[in-house]
Amino acid sequence: MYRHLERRLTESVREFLQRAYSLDLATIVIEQPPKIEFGEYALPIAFELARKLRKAPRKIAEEIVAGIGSVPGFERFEIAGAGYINVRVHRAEVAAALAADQIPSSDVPPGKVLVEHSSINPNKAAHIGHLRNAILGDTFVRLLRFAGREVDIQNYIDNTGVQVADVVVGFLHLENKSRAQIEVLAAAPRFDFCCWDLYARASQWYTEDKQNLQARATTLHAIEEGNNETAQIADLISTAVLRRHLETMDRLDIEYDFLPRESEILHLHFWDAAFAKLKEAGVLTYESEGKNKGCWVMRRAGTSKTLTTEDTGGTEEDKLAEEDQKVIVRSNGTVGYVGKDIAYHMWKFGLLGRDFGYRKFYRYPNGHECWISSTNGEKDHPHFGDVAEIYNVIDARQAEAQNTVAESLRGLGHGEAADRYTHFSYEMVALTPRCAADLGYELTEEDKTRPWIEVSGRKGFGVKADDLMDVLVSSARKEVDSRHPELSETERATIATQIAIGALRYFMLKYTKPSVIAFDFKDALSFEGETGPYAQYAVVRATNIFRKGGFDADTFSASGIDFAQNLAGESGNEIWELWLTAAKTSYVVSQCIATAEPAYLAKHAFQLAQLFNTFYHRHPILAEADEDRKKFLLATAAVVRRELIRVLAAMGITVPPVM
RNA sequence: GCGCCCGUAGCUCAGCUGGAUAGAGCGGCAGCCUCCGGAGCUGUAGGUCGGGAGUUCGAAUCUCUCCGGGCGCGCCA
Repeated sequence: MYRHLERRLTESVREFLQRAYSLDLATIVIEQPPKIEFGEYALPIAFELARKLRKAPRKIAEEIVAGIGSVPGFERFEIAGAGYINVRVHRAEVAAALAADQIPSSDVPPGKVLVEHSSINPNKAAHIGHLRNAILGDTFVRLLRFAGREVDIQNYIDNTGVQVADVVVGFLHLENKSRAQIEVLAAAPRFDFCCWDLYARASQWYTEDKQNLQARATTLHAIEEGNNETAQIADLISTAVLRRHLETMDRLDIEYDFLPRESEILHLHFWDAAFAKLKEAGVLTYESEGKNKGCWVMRRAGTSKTLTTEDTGGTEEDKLAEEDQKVIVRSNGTVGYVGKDIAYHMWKFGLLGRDFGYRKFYRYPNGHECWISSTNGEKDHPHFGDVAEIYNVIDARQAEAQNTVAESLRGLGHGEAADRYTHFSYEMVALTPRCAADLGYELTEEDKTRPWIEVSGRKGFGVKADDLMDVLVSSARKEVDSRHPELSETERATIATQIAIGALRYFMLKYTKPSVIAFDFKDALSFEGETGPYAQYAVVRATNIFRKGGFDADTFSASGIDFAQNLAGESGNEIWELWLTAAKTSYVVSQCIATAEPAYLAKHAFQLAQLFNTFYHRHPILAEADEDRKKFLLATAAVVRRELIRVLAAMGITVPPVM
């Protein structure tokens, strides 16, 4: 609603500037006045035009206010200060539309969106860093769907890499396990936890004797080759760990549609198809001398073109400086990780000319089917890939590799695809030195002064996702037990889980992506202040009002309410602010999508909850003697409750019936 | 050395398409249950927006520079 009105305002202003001054501004800045009583929108445009028109800002503001005429939905335009134009909406109209849940239509861009997230190496348990990735990705998916987009969710599985090889080495060389024994272990609950420790041990073992690295090389080679005992054991392990990851993420209501695996990228020869096109387009060049002799290389993303055909008149050949080269194909003919990623992304955009085989892999309790790549798949399967836009939720450390992939698409002549390629970059989750020490990590004096300590899977050092959720659930459970002893065991367990997940998801979303999260149990376990449970509790309070008053919150009718009167004056301002904030949801969602930043949604949820709590405290609704006033207050609670539930749902947070 | 990110209250972070008095949570201090009210509410203290220069009517926000911290830069993935 808010977004809809803003757009209309923008158009009106633009149209007026065109008509009055023959000006066409690229962007018209619209902000919100510092106080609600000044209006809903503020235009600082007169300041911007002052120079251009050689007039005083206030004079321009006067001209705009006098000339813009009436705009539907808006009450009036006022001049404030040195030249601001404050704009007031028709509160009653907006409130009535909001109460009736009228959703203005908005145009949805065509085409499917592909969001890739999680992409955890299937060799050990998921940790808090993976949680941030998955929660960001899943929330972004929900945001896109909220905005009406069709979305495919993919989780890339590197099942043939060194990390899997390391665990295979652990089982075969350190534990001397047979395949049958590993099968038994893999079927046990939380097999991924046992891999977590084994991976750390294997990593340690390599450092004890360089000879041990030979085992890794042999194992990795066998895995890539396929069709042998080692490869089968690797597949057994990685598949079992993958299932565990899906279970872990399902605890958070995070699901996937398709799991493309590196083994199929290899065995279905995606690279060969990509290589041919890359050579043909001249994206890759062969180095016949120097450091990278015998390799196929491409320009490293972000390096400047020192010599281009344009600069030199179109005749001279590009020559890449060695430090600007990124090796894609090694001199032994094998392709590196970036090369495989290029092929995979060509497939995503439907530019490769090859497809995966597909088979069903995992059925969620709600019936949703998750597919996996396969060399020989099932006949009937959904269509994946060939999408209009992609978002890759990958941490900031891989920015350069991501840019290289995008640049390769550009080099292939698919600039449009490259433009619709978004590296959804976020910073890592580390531990506060205090937290690291509590986990048994020995801190050096230097460590103690650091803002954070990085987790290390290789050292087995970090906080596992399932462990964190267990701690959160039991902590929430303690609270629920003491507050609601009358509820059944099952009910209390469900509520505790909802609160725990709400707290976790909110915690991971409240930080903006470029901020490193220095994790500490104290912060993550907080259920007070700016947290998920705070927002959940606001909804529960609203629900309580309706329950105890004998009304149905979902079907509460606002007909007959005199919004104009109730929203007028000083007391009207305070409640109007709540309505206005509730009206902003779709506006915030579109901001989140445009900036690829879900944190704004978390802020919005908190702000709405906070305003509601203040309202709740100030207005004893059920005790209100004036029936019309009471109905208005109830309508306020109903609208805020509805919007808050929606916002939380977009963050993957559900609300318990009681708290 | 090159590239990217960060530096805002005691702590953790918002605010950055330039705009009206720089905000929130936590922590501190002082208060609030006539109940739809305590996973809550109110008040209060707390800031050279890392330093400097520039652009501008106007800079936390843009540019440059310096300082401090982090992360990348491999024929690893």
